[in-house]
Amino acid sequence: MAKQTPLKLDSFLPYRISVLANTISTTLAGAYSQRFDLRIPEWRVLATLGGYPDSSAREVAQRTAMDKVAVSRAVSSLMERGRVVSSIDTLDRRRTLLRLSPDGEALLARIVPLAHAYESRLLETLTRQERLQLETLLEKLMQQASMNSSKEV
Amino acid sequence: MAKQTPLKLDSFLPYRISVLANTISTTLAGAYSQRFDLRIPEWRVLATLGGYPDSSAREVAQRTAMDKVAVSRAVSSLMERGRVVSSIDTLDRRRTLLRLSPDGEALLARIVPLAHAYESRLLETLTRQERLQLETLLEKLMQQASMNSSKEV
DNA sequence: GAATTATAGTTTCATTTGAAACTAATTCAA
DNA sequence: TTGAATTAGTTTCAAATGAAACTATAATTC
Repeated sequence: MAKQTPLKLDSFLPYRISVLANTISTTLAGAYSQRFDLRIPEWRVLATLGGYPDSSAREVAQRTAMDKVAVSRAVSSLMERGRVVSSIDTLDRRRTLLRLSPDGEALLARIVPLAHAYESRLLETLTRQERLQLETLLEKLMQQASMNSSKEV
Repeated sequence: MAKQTPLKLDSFLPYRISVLANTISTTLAGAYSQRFDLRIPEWRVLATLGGYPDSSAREVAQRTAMDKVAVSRAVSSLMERGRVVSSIDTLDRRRTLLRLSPDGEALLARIVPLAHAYESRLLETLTRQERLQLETLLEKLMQQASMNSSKEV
């Protein structure tokens, strides 16, 4: 039997995307957690509540693709630090409505420009056209990935 | 002060790449670990040793962007299952040279086609041109990401 | 309207991961 | 040389993560 294509890891798409994502996440995590005492899950919750105040934990989970345990922990931590406040939904007393405190708002306001700046840095070597292509590609890949995530591989 | 752009997480590049990578990794991890009793770090080591027999752990770590602890653990696990064998480098007795056992080779031979098939599935909605674009974009992004990983963000 | 089922969210426990300390061998430098 | 610094790799300990069990409330169904 002839030897098959030996799978070069460097050119294997799942591997490449994973390394890229990891590099980016680690960079951001380092920056946020050092300076703002904020880990990635907390940052995601913070950003989400900035855009969608009075979301429930479940809604936050859906919007961020985090699981509910991760959200629960991130919310606890944010509340301990006074960055998020909660209230019980009177219409459904299982639900907890979450929103940023003034401190949380202030923190978000400090981070957002840094996040945008980092994103711009990542994109700065891309032409206008390449950015549009990236958009398309990410969308298509994401769609394929989530299609296949349910099936056997 | 006017309210700044509120950072939509869904369009924030680091977030999108992270979700994509996560979805892909989870899918693969599910498939490999179920069927072959092989987790992602082990899979990476396996694939690397397939291409580069008699690498040291450190070389594997470099090629896979894993840290040496992760490599050490993956190697132990692979050796326990008889998929990797090691020998001491006589020229530098700190180094351990790693290679696949026949079982390891056989396992790799079974997985490689599946890995390629999954990759093809991911790419199948892309045109030939888009695949080339993806190549370019991943390369540029990776370069920017690793540039910035050393600096403050 | 009582019993069952479903949902929101938390807690617990086991596994994974990462950082730092450690062991062993090698290289460098006085 | 021989002692200090470096490098390969492992172990240990603490933190992060995920799955499953659990609590509390709401919705459904008989």
